Amino acid sequence: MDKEARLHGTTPAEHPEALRLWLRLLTCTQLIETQVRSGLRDQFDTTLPRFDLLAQLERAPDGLKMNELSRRMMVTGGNITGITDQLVAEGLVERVEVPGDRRAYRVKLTPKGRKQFSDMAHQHEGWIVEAFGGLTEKEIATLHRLLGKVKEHAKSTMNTSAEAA
Amino acid sequence: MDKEARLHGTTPAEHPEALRLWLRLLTCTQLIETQVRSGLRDQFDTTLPRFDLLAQLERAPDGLKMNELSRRMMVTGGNITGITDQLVAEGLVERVEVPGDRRAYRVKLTPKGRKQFSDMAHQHEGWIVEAFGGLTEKEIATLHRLLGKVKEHAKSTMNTSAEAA
DNA sequence: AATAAATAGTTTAAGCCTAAACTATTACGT
DNA sequence: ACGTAATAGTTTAGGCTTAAACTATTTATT
Repeated sequence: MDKEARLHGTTPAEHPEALRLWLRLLTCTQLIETQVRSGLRDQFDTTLPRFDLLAQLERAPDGLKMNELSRRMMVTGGNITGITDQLVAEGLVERVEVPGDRRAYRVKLTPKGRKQFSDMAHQHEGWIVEAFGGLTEKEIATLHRLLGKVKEHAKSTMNTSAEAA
Repeated sequence: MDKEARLHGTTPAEHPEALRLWLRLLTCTQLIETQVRSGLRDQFDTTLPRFDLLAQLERAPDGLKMNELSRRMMVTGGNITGITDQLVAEGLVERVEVPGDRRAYRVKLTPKGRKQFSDMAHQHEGWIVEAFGGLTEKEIATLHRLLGKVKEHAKSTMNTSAEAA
C-alpha cells in the first residue's frame, strides 16, 4: 500500500489508481501548458487564449460565430467577447456581419493575423513535439487512443450525474 | 482520418500526432476539471484551488510552509497567500509559527477543515472514478505509466530550451 | 399581427493566477 | 560585527475565466 492510498484514512479509497492517474494527468497538462504560455509570452508577447482563438480561426477560412468559438474552445461567451475585442484592437481578426441575422457576425483572421499566427504556430508545434519527445511514436498513438476513450466517456456522461441528486 | 488531423491545412505538420495528442490531453483535462469544479461549487460551495490546498494539507499532518504549498501546487506564492487567507477566514486552516524562523510559518488543517475535507474528498473520488469509468484497470495503468514518461521528460527539459535562443 | 420563447452577443461582479516589486528576516562572507 | 545576498511571504497591477443579468434580434405560437 502506497502513501496516497493510505492517507485518506477516514475514506479508504476503492480506486486509488484513478485518483493517481488524475493527478498525473493534471501535472502533465500543467507542465506543458506552462512551457507554452512562457514561450508565447517571451517570444511573441501574447497569451495562450489569444493563440487558441487564432488557431481556431485558421482552421475556419470563412470565420466562426462567437458561439461556435465558445463551444470549440470550451469557454463561456463572455470570455470570447473579451479576447476577440483585444484581437480586433490589434488588427489580427475582424468582425464580419452575417447577412440574414443582425444579432450575429463571423470572426475572421485578417491577413496580418494569418501571418502572425503562422509564425507562432511553427514555434508552437516545436514546443509540443519537444514536450512529447520522451515517447515513441507508438506510445504517442497509444496515449492518443486511450485519451480518446476518456474523452468519449466524459462527454457521454456529461449531465447524467447531476440528475441523481 | 478525423477532423483534428485535417485542419492544419496551411501549416503542414511534421509531427501532427504530437499536436493531436496535445489537443486531446487538454480536452480531457478540461472536461474532467469542469465536472469537478461544478461539483465542488454545487455540492460544497467551494472551488478547486481551495480543495487542492486542503488536499495537500491533509497529506501533511505537520502542515506545510507557504513555499512548499506553492511548489507542490505549481502555482505562485502570491496565489497561495490569497487562497490561504480565505481558508483561514473560514476557519478551515490555521497559520502556526515556526520556532526558529520568524519569517515563515506552517499552514495546518483545523479539525473543522479536516472534517470538511473528508466529506469533499469522498465525493471527489467518486467523480474521478466515474471520469475514468470508460477504461479498464489495465488501461488506467498504461495511461498512468505513459503519462509518467511525459512528466519526467517535461521536468528534465524544463529550462533547457530557453538557452538555445 | 401580437405575444412569448429562444438565440446571439455583451456586460458585470467576483475569483483565480501571474510577474514583479516590496517588506521582513535569516544566512553568509569578510 | 557589518554589509550583502538569499529566503519567506505579501502586495499590486493586470489578464483570464466564470455565472448571471442584460440588450437586441429572430423564431414560434396563436
